[in-house]
Amino acid sequence: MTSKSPADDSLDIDDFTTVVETFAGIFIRLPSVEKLSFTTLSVLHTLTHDGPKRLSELTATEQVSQPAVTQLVARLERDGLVERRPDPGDRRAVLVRVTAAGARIVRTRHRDRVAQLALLIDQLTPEERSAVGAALPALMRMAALGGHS
Amino acid sequence: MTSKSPADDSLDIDDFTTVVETFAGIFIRLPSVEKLSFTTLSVLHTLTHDGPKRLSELTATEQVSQPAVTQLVARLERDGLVERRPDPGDRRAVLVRVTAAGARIVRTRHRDRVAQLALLIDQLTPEERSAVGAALPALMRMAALGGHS
DNA sequence: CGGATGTCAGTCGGACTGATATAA
DNA sequence: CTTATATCAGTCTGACTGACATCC
Repeated sequence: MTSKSPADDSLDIDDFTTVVETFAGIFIRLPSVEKLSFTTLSVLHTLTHDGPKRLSELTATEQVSQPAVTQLVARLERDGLVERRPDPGDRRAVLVRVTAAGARIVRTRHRDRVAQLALLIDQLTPEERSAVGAALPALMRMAALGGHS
Repeated sequence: MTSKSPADDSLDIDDFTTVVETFAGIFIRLPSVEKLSFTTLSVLHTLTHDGPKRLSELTATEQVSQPAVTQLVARLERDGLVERRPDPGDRRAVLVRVTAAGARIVRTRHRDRVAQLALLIDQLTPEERSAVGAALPALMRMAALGGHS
């Protein structure tokens, strides 16, 4: 029925996907103290990890319309979480970058998630922990392959 | 600085968290053909995996207000994705359950995610794949520990 | 001029707070 | 009477489409 990949005997992709879905759900349910919308937080995250970007690039990566990005960035700028600068090489474009305050929010949320996952990892056996540790380099490579798409 | 867990030598929780964040981001950026809001999809997912629930339970798990859940479920019912039934044991309450159409949407989205992750997994070496496969039971147990919280 | 980038204007879905009805 | 569950009413944030100015 579901035997379509040569990796079936070593890795059940369906189960793996379910695991990631569950973890993502746990992250989403973490209450964010700052009352920032989901898309807003995603933009801050993207800018923190990928560096400064044009509005049009954000439109592509965040799956929202151009006017929505304009509004969203205006809000972030008003709150001091990002800066807007003209692109020296293209006077149509605007480069958006996170400020220290914006980066701090991303960092805080990351720390909350680390704490949440640490709670779960602490309940694993040493063997389970080392199994996850052994898989981590492969997982990081997967993330790198899919992240900058 | 960051040495606080006995698992530090076998598993870097910070890196692990970053990986999960990246995967979650990939999932979120997958375009959903149906124009359903993020919260709406989350409710369908929850009902599919946890079975029928009261509105008040959804209020707790989905981090939205009671009136918002009422509206959201009314929309889902109008679109034929959930059913509302009176709770036989408590005449104040309403039990919400997914319909076949609702379950199909959740299943389709899951399949899209499986396909997306399969693309990444196919680029791993056999050794990396088996490392992830070896960690999967532990990851599933973590998900089970955190999922029904 | 045609294509890309960003903004302005108007509209609307979907969330919130506060108040209300019904049943435990 | 108090608490839990759900809904109604009104408001507001944040998204969209369409039109537009500016620069490559």
